[in-house]
Amino acid sequence: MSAARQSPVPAPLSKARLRLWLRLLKATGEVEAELRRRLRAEFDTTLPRFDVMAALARAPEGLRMSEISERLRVSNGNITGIVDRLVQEGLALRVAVPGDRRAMVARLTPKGQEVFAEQATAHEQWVDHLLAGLDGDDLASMAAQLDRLTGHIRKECD
Amino acid sequence: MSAARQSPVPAPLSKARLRLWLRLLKATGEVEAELRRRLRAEFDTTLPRFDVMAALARAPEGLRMSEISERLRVSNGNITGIVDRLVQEGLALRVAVPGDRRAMVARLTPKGQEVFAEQATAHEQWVDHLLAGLDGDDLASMAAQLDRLTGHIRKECD
DNA sequence: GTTTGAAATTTCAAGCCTAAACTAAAATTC
DNA sequence: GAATTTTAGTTTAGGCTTGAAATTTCAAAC
Repeated sequence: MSAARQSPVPAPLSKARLRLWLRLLKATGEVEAELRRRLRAEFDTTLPRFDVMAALARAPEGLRMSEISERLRVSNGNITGIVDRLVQEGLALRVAVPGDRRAMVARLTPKGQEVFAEQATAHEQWVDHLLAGLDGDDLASMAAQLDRLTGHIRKECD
Repeated sequence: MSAARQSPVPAPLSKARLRLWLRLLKATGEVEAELRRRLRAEFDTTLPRFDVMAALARAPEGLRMSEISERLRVSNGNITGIVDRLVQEGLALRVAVPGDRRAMVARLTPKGQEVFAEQATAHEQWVDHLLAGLDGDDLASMAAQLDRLTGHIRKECD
């Protein structure tokens, strides 16, 4: 009738990991939701569009469709649609690739560059304010932990 | 021409916060993507369906549509569709609420409970393995940091 | 009791997302 | 150089997501 354990403890770490995962999901989701809200409210755009424009902004020569989908880790067909809409709004262009008639390069228009520059500035500030609860030490230790996490996952999932 | 600063440094913290945000997004996204993959591969289901079933599993009496959408923080119309599909698969039921002819309660069927129990066990193990890169100290410090983060956000966004 | 306003849910339009099928154009192999 | 395979991209079907409109019912005020 004592409190002695009958079997090796099944690692409460497992429960702690699940709880941390839920917290991680919650925190990330809240920040992301707020960023989406503001992108919508301030610039009438979306996070996926912003992400594609961010990728294009770093590549003045433009990026092939497949390069965009690799960098953003989303499917190929997805990019087709998002670039369609950017083109339709005059923010991006599709350019044929000289040597390869299968390939297309997407590139920001001057208007697209201008619009993105504004959005990027605001975005950086928003993130700064939203994460203001974390000081320098937090940032450093969390960065290390997240690196451990992603490092482990890469092993876990081959 | 010296390296003297002309103005108060614009806080490199802001850049560090942006970089941390990207890391957070990446780590969370990778874990989430892997969980989705496995839910699909092992149980032919999706994360949203799993989340709804998890909410219902904690409420044997069932939950009103609006209660589900509040707990999961997704829109009302969204839940309609997900519950539709759960019902169609025989995992959940819609029950009329006696006192209020507007309201509906969703509840797991016995089959739904059974199916979910299996999924939940696997899910907990998956998370444990995916987060195995974090030890007890990591979990504790990260939990505290994430709480600071969400605490601050709640103030930031009213 | 009727009107008015609020609440619970569904429906709808639009966008995001994926996996799989499809098309067209290389690149390789024989 | 013709056949095969690979690669780039789009299309399609199905599901998730939201915000806004529409429905039905309830509650409150009158």
